[in-house]
Amino acid sequence: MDRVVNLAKRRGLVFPSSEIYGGFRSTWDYGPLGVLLKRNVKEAWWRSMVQLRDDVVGLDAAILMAPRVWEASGHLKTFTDPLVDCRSCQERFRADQLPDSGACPNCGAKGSFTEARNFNLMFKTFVGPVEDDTSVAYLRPETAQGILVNFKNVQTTTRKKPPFGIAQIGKSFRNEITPGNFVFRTREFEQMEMEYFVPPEDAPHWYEYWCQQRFHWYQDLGIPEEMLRLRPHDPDELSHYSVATSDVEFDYPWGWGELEGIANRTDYDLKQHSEFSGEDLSYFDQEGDRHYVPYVIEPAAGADRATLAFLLAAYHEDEAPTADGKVEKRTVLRLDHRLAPNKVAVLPLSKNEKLVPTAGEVAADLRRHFQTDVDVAGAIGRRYRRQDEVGTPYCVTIDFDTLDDRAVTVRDRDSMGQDRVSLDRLVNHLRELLPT
RNA sequence: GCGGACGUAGCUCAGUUGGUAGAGCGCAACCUUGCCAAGGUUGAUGUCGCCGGUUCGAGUCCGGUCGUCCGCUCCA
Repeated sequence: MDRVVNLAKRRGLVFPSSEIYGGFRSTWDYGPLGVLLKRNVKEAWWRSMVQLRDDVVGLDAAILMAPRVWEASGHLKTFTDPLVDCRSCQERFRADQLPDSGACPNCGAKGSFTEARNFNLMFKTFVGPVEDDTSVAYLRPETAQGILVNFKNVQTTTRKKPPFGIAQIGKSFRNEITPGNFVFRTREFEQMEMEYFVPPEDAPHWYEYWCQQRFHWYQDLGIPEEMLRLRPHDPDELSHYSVATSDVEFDYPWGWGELEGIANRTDYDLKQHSEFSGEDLSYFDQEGDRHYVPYVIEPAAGADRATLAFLLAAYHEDEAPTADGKVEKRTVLRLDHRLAPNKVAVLPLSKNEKLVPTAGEVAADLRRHFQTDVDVAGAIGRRYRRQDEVGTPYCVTIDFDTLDDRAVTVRDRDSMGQDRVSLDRLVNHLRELLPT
């Protein structure tokens, strides 16, 4: 973990936010390489969930929503836990879980609790110039509600019939009491959520389907099976809206932790929104000649957590030969090619007045197709290692022969093998090596 | 929010009983080499996390604050 965090800082993947002011707790900024990596994670998700399916469409809903949404969804109530502190031992407890005797579960002292205080996990703000009770609004604690309140809009405009889904990627905010573990738990984070609307009787089937689908998505993008598990929630873990939830968990350095939750949210949300808004949110099933409120199966993933997991799984230290025949340690990110920040780096063999401009021309050509880096300074071996360290799958090396034969060396990150490829064929050659 | 540890160059760290900051790696330029961290020469970078106090003098002592990590508490 330390090495990955160190690499992230050193190579500009992730920086502490507001660093020149001493930082700001729980906030991180993605640097030049980090933003490419995270975008690739989100694009891979979108491709798998929206582009490649005819039963899912996309949405981008606002972060600020009518406050009544959060009353209807139950978040205003259940996101608020009354907590008390023990004056004797300073421990904190939920007020509704204290023993009747009034004794502190930790130190045994009696009657030493502070007044119960409410801790709301939703960020509150004010809309408009006046800060009063009527102008209170909340930053959304999940993107799901933006989808759920648009169920009717999307269904009628796309003419989709259940089973169908609405997918969204966007920021959510939770005032977590204890953030930590790098970007694993932060108060501002990005979710990749999809709400899949199904006939009630089919909900168990689709719940199982999405659990499997989502588990395999991480595998397909390079996380080894032994670092993943699917863990069903115990009944007392379930959230207020769910009858069944499973987490896709990753074996983080500090233990198993959540990547994504797949929940059967039943018809809870749509019914709540029907009741609070007065809109009928049922669906008319023409073939079955019946109205029903769809059940919702929700795979909800964290983009930051996924990015961290892919980084951790990709981090390797192996060995590479040196010029004098010895073997040295090398750091390499074995990222799936679809996730790698840069797809290709163009490297002139040396900082030569003919090689450097040629490298520039080749890079300009490649950039139209792939995210391309150029590095001209220093020994070629060192530049290969620098690219390995940030997971660039291929290096294109311009040497003195290139000037005559119009061919370049394509060097592979994982095998360190080399191919000679004509410049005319280079784009197509790389296209074959770099699937979307 | 509570308890503990920590915060010095981009990174990892050293800084002796308070006397105006160092190393390795990295980075930049040039030479050499010319396909896997090579060598040489030269060079840049720190208000020692921030604010305040004690002192003739603070990286070093004291207080506060911000941040990181660990353990609690919490995590729809």
